[in-house]
Amino acid sequence: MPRLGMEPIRKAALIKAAIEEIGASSTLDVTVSQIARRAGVSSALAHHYFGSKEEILLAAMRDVLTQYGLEIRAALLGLEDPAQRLRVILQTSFGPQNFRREVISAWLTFWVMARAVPKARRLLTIYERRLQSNLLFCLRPLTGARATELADATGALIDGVYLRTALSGDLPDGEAAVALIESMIFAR
Amino acid sequence: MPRLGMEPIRKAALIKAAIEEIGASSTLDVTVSQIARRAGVSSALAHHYFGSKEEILLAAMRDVLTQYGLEIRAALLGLEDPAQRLRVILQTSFGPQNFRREVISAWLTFWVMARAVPKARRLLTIYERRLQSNLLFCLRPLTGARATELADATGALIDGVYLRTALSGDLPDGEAAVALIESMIFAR
DNA sequence: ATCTTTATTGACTCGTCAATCAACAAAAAA
DNA sequence: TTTTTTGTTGATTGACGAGTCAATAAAGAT
Repeated sequence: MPRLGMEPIRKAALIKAAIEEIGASSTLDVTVSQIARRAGVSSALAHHYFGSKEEILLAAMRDVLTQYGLEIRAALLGLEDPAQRLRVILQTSFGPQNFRREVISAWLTFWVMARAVPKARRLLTIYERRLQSNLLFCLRPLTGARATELADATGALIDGVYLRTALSGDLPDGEAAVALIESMIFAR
Repeated sequence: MPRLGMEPIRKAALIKAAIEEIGASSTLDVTVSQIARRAGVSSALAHHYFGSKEEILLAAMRDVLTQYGLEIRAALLGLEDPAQRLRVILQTSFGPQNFRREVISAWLTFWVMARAVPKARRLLTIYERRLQSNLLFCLRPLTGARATELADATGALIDGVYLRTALSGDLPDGEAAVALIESMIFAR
């Protein structure tokens, strides 16, 4: 049955399957076989295209990050007002595309992975820097000197909300998350 | 060499070793043998006293949580002023006893574990509830109606700071963490 | 029509690790 | 002194899982 040009199709399917499998499994130790089965191929094929389990997970990570980056760039396009931009950043971060059970679980996996795998750490660092820079850009006009600290704290708060959602059984509520964070930034 | 009354000594040593090993290992998958070796005993003995790896980790978790609970209870004793109590909660959470590399790594392990192991989840839930209740008690007089939301957010922020510290290579700075969180709570 | 490239998998290797067991040592109880 | 209880380990079992490989098949190239 081998049609040609399968590689990108299989890779995409495997990445999707990896994220789904991470979301479905309660443990973080998903196996290549599970991922492959979900993608409808053999585990040997997964190794054939990605070389290793680590690379599959990294590819999944890149996919999540890229998706998020594209979405936020598009949403931010043309917006000038800092408060509006901030809201957009939060709404994207907790929007239906990113604040889904599978993706949230994937984040937990990535965090753990980043401790041991330099490539993963690097990806995460890039993402964190970009977020920090985006936040700073919004917060500087709004909060002046405290902006740096606030941007740091906001980043940590976002991670914290993701983490808690990953642990709690109930389904993610993006709107509540955004409200929570905004209420903390704009205290009183 | 068998002196009697070894059980509590061995258990304590194994718990200590487990936490240290989690802190020392970059991956979260520490093995029973590693823990046992660090405690100076065979892996068979670890199984003998704890029954399973899971129980070792749970015992370590209980230890961390108990330690934290005792410390915070002692620090809070007699303090009435809400702002002061809040500061004490934060200073304990990020104090030298709890905000150490090993303990922070242990938290990451516990979070991951709590997704799969009901006993771990239950422990974590108890801890979260207690923290939430403590925070609420301080924040109600300070912030009125927004207290509930703020307590939630503060909990998430604490977790987020722990998480980020677990990922970043550099050594934990408790004072900075407290300052960050207080500055966010008492925004102006 | 043959050769090469791409797609695909079942079977296998190899390592790791949790858990068990049989055995040994010494203290305490009988 | 024998027996039981407590402490302890080396060796083993059994499972699982990442990664490899040889083999098969079809598409395209020569």
